[in-house]
Amino acid sequence: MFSFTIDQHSRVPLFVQLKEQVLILAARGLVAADEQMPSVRQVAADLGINPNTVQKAYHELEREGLIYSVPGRGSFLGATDSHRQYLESLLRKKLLTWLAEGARSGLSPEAIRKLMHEVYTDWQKKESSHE
Amino acid sequence: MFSFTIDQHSRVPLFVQLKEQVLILAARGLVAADEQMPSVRQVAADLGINPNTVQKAYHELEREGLIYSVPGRGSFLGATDSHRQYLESLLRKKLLTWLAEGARSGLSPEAIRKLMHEVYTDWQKKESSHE
Amino acid sequence: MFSFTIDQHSRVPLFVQLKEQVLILAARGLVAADEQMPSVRQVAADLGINPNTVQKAYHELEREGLIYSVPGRGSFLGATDSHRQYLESLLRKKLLTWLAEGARSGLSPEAIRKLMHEVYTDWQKKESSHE
Amino acid sequence: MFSFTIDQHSRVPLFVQLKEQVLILAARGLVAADEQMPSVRQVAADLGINPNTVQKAYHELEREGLIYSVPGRGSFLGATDSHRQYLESLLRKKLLTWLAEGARSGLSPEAIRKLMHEVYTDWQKKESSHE
DNA sequence: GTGGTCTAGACCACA
DNA sequence: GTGGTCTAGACCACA
Repeated sequence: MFSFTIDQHSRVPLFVQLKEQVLILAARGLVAADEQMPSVRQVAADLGINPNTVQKAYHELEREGLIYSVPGRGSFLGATDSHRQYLESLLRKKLLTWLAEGARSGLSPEAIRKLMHEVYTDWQKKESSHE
Repeated sequence: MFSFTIDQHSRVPLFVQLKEQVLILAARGLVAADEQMPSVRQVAADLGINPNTVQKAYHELEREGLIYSVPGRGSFLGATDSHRQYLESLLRKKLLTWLAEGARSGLSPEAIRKLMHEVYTDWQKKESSHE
Repeated sequence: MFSFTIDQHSRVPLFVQLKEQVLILAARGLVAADEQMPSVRQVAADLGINPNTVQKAYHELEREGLIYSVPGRGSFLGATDSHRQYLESLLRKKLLTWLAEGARSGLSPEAIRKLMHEVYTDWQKKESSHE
Repeated sequence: MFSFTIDQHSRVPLFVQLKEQVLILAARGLVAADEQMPSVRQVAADLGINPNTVQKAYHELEREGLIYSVPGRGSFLGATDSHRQYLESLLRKKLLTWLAEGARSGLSPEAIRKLMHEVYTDWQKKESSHE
């Protein structure tokens, strides 16, 4: 089942938030491949946002091969594997950007490794205590 | 000595690029605390951009306590320690955002750790070969 | 409802006047939290000033956490409590500056207290007669 | 004796800082009426600032009747009583501005009185403990 | 010379 | 429609 939530206060564009939601639901296996997605109008009405915004998200997802639409019937989720791969490639790219920024800041690879380790450990501890 | 370079084609706003340059030069210790910065007009002329854009960058840096400017006298670099701390705190925050995104994507902490390790190793190899 | 008035002849920068107006309207409870603010263009048109000037005011208010703006959607008032606190802390700070100046001028704490009392009484009398 | 100190980091214009110093030294009785003031060049050299800045301060003080200059001989301090009065009138004016701001912020006269009392008490306690 | 304010106006992404 | 970025250029106080 698709249930989207968006954060109206966030600076992240609504259409990006929507795309991310689809991606994540699929990657987590919470929705199955070929499952029908809610219509643009449906989503827009549910979230109280502009249909154009939803359409933009769907369009981009389709262009990226993550969903497909059948004229007259609606939009359907693509293979969920592709979502997982797509998300992972996004994550990789973002981490690479982060590494480059660390290096530009004058940190040595070793210092960066240490920083990563430290932040991860702190985060992981917090995460596990949440559960 | 200050020497700024910007990428006019980048999607990163010019004023953000400028801020980053100041931050990095200071964090790397390439400029000293209380050193006078080139004037708004000077930087604008050197880079062929509008003085307002430079002023915006300087203004934000000042607000963040990283430089200080005295009307009629010029702008001066703040304590370089604060720059290093500021940059590191930015890096930490960005990495935390990345970790959260990984978790939202359905990756387990362990999978995230693996991904980090993998991306880092690849990057590090490439970095060392560059030199 | 927001209705701004500015004094073009005042030495106080327009953007500072605007910031103060928002702050005061909010602190007085004349506008509610999360209420949408008039757009940058709207305010600029109403007051006959440049949109950039309005944007500068909004920008600073946002930085100070008193309003928030979402690109493409508009600007919204933050929690009105924070405005009241912010204004009061500003008033406190200014009064402290005044006290320090009085002391630097060679007045004893007692002389300062007397001066405050005197000025306040005169002012208060005038105020009440206005109504 | 005149010994000026200025804060190069302050946003208060240097010439205003200078004027304030003269005023305060005189009001406190640390310099006597008709005492000769150090020359513009002297002050500028001592403080490492531009002579124009010192001249501007002296000019304004003279215009306001607080010092007088004898062509060919130099500048001299005016009656110290006038300095005390001038300073006090400045303080009054500033406090009135503060009161007006408090009122504009929506505080009742009573609330303002309370705020004054509170800030004063805190300040006074701190002051007396300093000694 | 320096930074600070403001105008007029263009172009962008987003809703 | 909205805010965000940027340019070109004027005028100010201050040093």
